[in-house]
Amino acid sequence: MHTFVSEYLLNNKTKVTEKQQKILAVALELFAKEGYNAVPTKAIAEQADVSEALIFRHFKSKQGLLDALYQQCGERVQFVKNSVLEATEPNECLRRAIHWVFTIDEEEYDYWKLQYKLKWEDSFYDPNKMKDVIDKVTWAFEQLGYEQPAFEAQLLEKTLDSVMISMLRDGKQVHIHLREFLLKKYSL
Amino acid sequence: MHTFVSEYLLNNKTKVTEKQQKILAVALELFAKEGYNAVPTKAIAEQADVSEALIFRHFKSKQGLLDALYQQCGERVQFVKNSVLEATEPNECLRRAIHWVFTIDEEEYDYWKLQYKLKWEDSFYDPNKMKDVIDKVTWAFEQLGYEQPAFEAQLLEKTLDSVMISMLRDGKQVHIHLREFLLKKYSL
Amino acid sequence: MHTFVSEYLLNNKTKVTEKQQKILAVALELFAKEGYNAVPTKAIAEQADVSEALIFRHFKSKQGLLDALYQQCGERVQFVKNSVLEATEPNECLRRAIHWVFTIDEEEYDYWKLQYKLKWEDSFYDPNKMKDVIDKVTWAFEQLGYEQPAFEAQLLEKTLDSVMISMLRDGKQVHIHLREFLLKKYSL
Amino acid sequence: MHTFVSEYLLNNKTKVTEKQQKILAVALELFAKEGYNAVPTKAIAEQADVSEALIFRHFKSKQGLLDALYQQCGERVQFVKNSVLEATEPNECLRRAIHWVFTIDEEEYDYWKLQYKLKWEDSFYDPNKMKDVIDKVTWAFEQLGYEQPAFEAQLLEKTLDSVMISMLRDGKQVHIHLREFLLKKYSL
DNA sequence: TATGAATGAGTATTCATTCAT
DNA sequence: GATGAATGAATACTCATTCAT
Repeated sequence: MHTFVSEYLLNNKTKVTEKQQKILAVALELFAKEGYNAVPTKAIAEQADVSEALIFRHFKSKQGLLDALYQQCGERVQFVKNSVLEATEPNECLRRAIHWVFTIDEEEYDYWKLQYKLKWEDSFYDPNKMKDVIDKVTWAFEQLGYEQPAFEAQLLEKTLDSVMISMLRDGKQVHIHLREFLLKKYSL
Repeated sequence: MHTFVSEYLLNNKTKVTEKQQKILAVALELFAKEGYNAVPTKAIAEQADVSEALIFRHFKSKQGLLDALYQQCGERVQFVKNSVLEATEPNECLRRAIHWVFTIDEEEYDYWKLQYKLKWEDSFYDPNKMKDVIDKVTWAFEQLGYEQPAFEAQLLEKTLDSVMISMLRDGKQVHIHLREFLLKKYSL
Repeated sequence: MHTFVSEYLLNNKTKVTEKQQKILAVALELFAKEGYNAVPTKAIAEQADVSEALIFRHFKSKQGLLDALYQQCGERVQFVKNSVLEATEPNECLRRAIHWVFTIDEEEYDYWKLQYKLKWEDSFYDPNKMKDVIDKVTWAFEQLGYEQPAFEAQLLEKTLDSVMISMLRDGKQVHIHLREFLLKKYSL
Repeated sequence: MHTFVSEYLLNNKTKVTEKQQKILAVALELFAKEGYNAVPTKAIAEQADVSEALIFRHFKSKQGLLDALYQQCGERVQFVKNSVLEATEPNECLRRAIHWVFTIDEEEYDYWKLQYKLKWEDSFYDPNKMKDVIDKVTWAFEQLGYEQPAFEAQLLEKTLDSVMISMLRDGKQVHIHLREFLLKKYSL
């Protein structure tokens, strides 16, 4: 399904060949696993079964490839954020905020791993990326009568972020039970 | 102070020269900022004002330099963990767990940045690193009559981890107020 | 006008499309400015607004493109040489030899630049290229009673060659006054 | 002897190793013969029997290697120019100007070939490079009562330049006889 | 005719590392 | 302990060229 989203977005601009897709897929996997700097373009080419030159033809540079990938990451983030932002009821808002972390398909983990790794690079880090979501969650806590809704929202966001990281590192199973605990904690 | 700790440990084995210290300091700074793979040994040598060869004389390889640094990181982690582990009273235990995140000197941030970045590398990641601390905090929650002490401990650890990451990325000031909120939340 | 000459010659063999002309024009400009080796076919294609493949369709190889250009250069040289060779009167012969350097249209300079640059490549250099002209000029000097007509001819040819180079490099204006001086020197 | 000059100048700044010299020598030869762009650094390394990396260690980049060579070319030019500039007597001045072209050692030809080839690159071309010499020669013609000394000087310089080019291309022998002719022409 | 996709062989340059001194 | 010289193995990227359409 997520493939559909990316393809759709890319198709608006240029035709996307099969090999181009393959390069993106392999690069995502390798960047997520080993890190951008640790992956030679040659390795990507080999694993994608294309010539190294093709990477540069399609993405201009190795950085260009990363950027393309990062853009796709952005689509996923937006998708998740929208779910929370579109909630009309405070409890539903919190529920959605908590849920998404646990519902992400393990097939999509590479996208999120890359995203989280890239957070440490200044050029990709945006401290206000989640501001709209935090604002929305603050509103939810406010509606529900919490004393310090802004802090509650901040804390929830950080907690979920950390849970997300753990799940990406240790696998979904290990932390899935935290969902019930969290929901109960916030009486959802 | 932390410099003293490292020197002490290293002194057990070999005499630590000034240049060796300089290499470690520069490498820490660069690895923390740019990432291990993005920093050439040449850059370290230049900034430390030593010959490139000296790095290899002292640390065998670039990896050896990272290992030495990682060991120093470990000392810091142990220092922090001990503070929690040695608490004899449950409230004190939680208080210490929460406090440490906010009391780390900004001068030490590079050590922690490196640590957190390295968490994404399989060869450095140890899912059970904080097990003893989590166990202790579980005990504290248990003593205090929390219903699901293990989950509470897990959650607190993750929350604090995430706060730590935010502070490393955005600076101490931005998140310092969360401390009071957390302490109040846990009635400390 | 010169365009007409080339077109005529090429037309004998194949139909010359507009794009083919564009490729030649752009290649000439770039080769003249940057040198054959410094110009990628991609740059030619882009500036000529055609696909890279088209260059190879029309000219077989990059070298083929250069050859085509060099042939056009040859036409220009022949045109100039003929003017001298066809002179029937010694003074007229010398006058024509001197004149041509100063009458070349600046629009044609790229052809001559390429020519002169290529002189340094062994595969294009022909030491006897101007032999017939030098012989004719030798004849002219002989007729006019010069003591060492062969040397005079050689010298004049070299002098004019050098003036040509200077004009190609510094522009026509800077050296145009040398014409009168030369004509006077040879009492023409 | 010229080697001595270069070594002397370079020694003032840094120690010049044997391999560094070898690289310069081979690069000069290849650049002069094939042209800068046509010579891969790998070819230089192989022929100089050093690792490719060493070229970059010593000269930063391929361009840096060319620059170093061009500087050495400059030394030679200065040497020649000085001979003319230091003449105190007009006839001697002209004699020296004419002589130098014919006295250059064929071993040095590569330096001059490179120089002349580089004249076609905008970044190396300086239209006023010979201004001081032309001024001096103008003075000489003036002293000798020539009517248009500035033009005479310009023309002589261009003629000699062209003779130089011919000698570089066809060999010394072919044009050596022009010396006597020129000397006689100017009654020297 | 004309092009976009694709590639093998380069191409300058970098990098971690070794060695003689 | 410390360094400058030197290098083999990458490394990102380019280039001329081919091919299917």
